[in-house]
Amino acid sequence: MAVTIHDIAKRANVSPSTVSRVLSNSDRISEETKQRVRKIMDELGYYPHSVARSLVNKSTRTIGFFLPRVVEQVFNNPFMYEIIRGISSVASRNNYDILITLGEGKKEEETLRSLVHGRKVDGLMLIAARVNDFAVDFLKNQKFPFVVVGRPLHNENSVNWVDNDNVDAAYQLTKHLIDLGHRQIGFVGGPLAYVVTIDRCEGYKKAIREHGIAIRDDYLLETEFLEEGGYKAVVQLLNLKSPPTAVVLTDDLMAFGAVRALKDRKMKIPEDMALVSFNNIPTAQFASPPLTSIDVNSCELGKTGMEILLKEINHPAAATNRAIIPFELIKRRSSIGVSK
Amino acid sequence: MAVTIHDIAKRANVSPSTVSRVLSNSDRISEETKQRVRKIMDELGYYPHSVARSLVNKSTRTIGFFLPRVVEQVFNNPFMYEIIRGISSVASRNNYDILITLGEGKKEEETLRSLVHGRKVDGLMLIAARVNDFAVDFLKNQKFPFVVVGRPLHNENSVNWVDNDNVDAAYQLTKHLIDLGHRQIGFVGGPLAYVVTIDRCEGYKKAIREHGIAIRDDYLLETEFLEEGGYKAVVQLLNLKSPPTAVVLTDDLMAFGAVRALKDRKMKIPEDMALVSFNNIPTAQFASPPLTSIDVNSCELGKTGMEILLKEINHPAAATNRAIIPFELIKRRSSIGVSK
DNA sequence: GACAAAAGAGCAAACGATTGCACAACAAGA
DNA sequence: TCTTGTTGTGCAATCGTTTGCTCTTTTGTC
Repeated sequence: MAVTIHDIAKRANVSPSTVSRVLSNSDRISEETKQRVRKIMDELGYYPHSVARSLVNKSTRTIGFFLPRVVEQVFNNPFMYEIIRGISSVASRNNYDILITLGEGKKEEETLRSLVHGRKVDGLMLIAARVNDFAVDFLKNQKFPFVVVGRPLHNENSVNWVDNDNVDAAYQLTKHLIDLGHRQIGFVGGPLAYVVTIDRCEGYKKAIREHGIAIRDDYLLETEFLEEGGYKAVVQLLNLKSPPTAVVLTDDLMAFGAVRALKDRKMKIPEDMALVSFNNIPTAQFASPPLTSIDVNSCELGKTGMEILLKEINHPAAATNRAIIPFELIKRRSSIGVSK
Repeated sequence: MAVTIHDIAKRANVSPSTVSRVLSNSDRISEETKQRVRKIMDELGYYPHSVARSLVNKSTRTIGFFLPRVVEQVFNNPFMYEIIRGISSVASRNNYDILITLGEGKKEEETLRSLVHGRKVDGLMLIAARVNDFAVDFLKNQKFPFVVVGRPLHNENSVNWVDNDNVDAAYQLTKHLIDLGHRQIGFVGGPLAYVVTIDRCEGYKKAIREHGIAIRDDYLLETEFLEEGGYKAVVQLLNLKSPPTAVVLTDDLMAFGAVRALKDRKMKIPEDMALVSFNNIPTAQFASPPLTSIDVNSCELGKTGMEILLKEINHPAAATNRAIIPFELIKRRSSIGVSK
C-alpha cells in the first residue's frame, strides 16, 4: 500500500490538512513545520496520488489527442508523429500528460463522449478538419476546450485552430512550376472530405488562373493520401491525350507513387514530368530524385496547437485563438532537375 | 455541472448505491428498476466520472507508453508510430487508454516516479532495452507492471518483454548476402548502448563465421540510427584499402544515407555495393533502388507487448511472459539487383 | 398461519486528496 | 486584566463512485 498524506500526518504529529498545505507550500504553515513534514515525506517516499488530486481539483492535467479512424487512415505516419512530438514538448513543459486515442473500433461519438463526459482529459486536440466534422460540432456543442490542427470549414471564427495557409502554400508550389515554364500542370489531391484538400486545390487554381492558364478538369484528380493513390493518379494523367508536364501532389507519399509510375515507364523526372508535393517527410529528400516539397512544419503545428489549447483551458473567457504556421518551399530535383 | 449518480438516484427514487449497481448490471437489482434507472440516465445524459471511479477501483484503465529522450532520439518515427498503433488497437479493444510520455526535459527518474507513484497508469510500456537500463531496474524494483519492447540484457528471465529474434534476423540478412556471393561484408550498427545493436551484430558475426569468413574489425562500425550516420559509415568503409562489397545496416534510414553516399560517388547498387537493412519503413520500397530489409512487424510488437502487459496487470501472479515476433526478410533490388 | 429464505434496496464507510472555517495560543495595546 | 489581532493548525465537508453489511418486504414451505 502506498503511503498517503495521513501516514505523513501521523508521523509528523500534524493533521492531514497541514501536510496538504506543506505540499502546496502555503504560507500559513511555519517554516519549521514544513521542514519537519518534508523530511518525513522523503523518508517514507511519499508521492501525491494524482487521481485523488484530480477528483477534488476537477482537473486531470491531461490533454487528449484524438485521431478518428477515418482520419488516421488518411494521413501518413511521419507527419502525425511529428505533431505528437510538438504537443508533447509543450505539454511536458506545462506538466500536462497526453492521452492518445486512435479511433480504433468503436464509433467516434462514443469515444468522444467517454473522453469528454468521463473527464479523463481537460481538453482535446483534433487532427485535420473534415468538411462536415462531427467531432468539431460535438465539442463545440459541449463547450469542451479543444483545438483543431487544420482549418475548420464552417466554424473558422468560433473554434480554436492552427494550420498553415494551405491556399498560399499550394499557390507558391504551383507558381514555382509556372516559373519553371510549365503550362500544363496537374493537381492530385487527397479526399475532398478534408478541408486541407479543398484549400490546396484552391491555391493551385488561383495560381493557374492568375497566369492566364485555363483550368482543365481532366487535370484535377482526387485520390488517397497513399503511395498507391499517387501511382494511379499519374497513370491516369499519362493516359490523357496531352498529359501535364508537371504535377502538384498533396502528399509526399503520393509523390513516391508518382515517381514509381514514371520510372515504370522509363520517363525522366523532371524532364518528362516535374513533381512537387507537400509535407516534406524525412525520406522526401532521399527519394530519387529528391522531392520538391512544402515543409508544413508539423512539429510547430503541434506546439502552437497545444499552446492555444492550454490557453483555452486556463482562461476560458479569452477570445477564440487561431494561428497560421509558416510553411517553407523546399526546392529539390524533382522539379528543378540536376542543374540545382 | 455534470450529472452525477446522485442526480439519477434522486430522480429515480432510489439510492446512489442502486444506481451504481445498475451501472455494473448487478443481479441484485430487479429488471424493472434497472429499466427505470437506465431510462433516466439516458434522459439526463449521465456518464460515469472516470476519475472518481479510478479512485475507488484503484485502477485508471490507462497504460503508459514511455519513451525517454535518449531513446527517442535514436529510433526513427515511422517505426515508433507503428508500435503505437499496435498498442492502441489492443488497448482500445480492452477499454484501456494510452498515456504517452516522450521524455522531454525532466530527468528520466522523476518522470517515472510521477507515473508510477502518482498512479496515473496501471502499467507501463518501455521502448527499446538499453544495456544498463535505468527504467527497467527501477520498475522491477517497484514491482510495477511493465513490459519492454526489446530484449532486456540482464533480466531476460525476470522481466516481461517482446522482441524479434534479432540475432537470427541479422544472421539471415547476412547469409542472404553470402548466398549472393559476397565475402567482404560490412556491418553498420546503431549505438552499442542498445541491446538490439548487440544482438544484430552477434547474428552478423555468426553468419560470417559459419561461412568460414574472417571477421574484420574495420568492417564493424557503430553510428547513429540516422541517415547521416549511414552516410558517414559508408564513406568510411569506402576509404578502406579493400572496401566491403556489401553492407548490413541496422536501420533503413541509415541505408538511405548509404544510398546517398554511393550515388555521390556514382557507384552502382548493388553492383558496386549491396545494401541490406532493418525495419522496412514505408518508404523503403520506394527508395531507389528499393531496399532489401527485415520487416520487424512493429505493429505486432506493439500488440503483443500490450497483451502481455494486460495479462500482467490482471493476473500479477502468473509467470513472466515474453514473446518473439517473427520477422520477414524482404528481398529487393538493393541486394539482388534488377534480375530480381 | 408461522417461519425461514430469498430478493431488493439503502446506509455509510471507504478511496486520497483540498480547503473554508473555526479555534487555540500568544503578543500587544487599552 | 480584557480585548483585539496575528499566527499556526485542525475539523470536517467535499469531489463521485463502489461495496460490505443491514434492513425490509415478499415468497414459499410445512
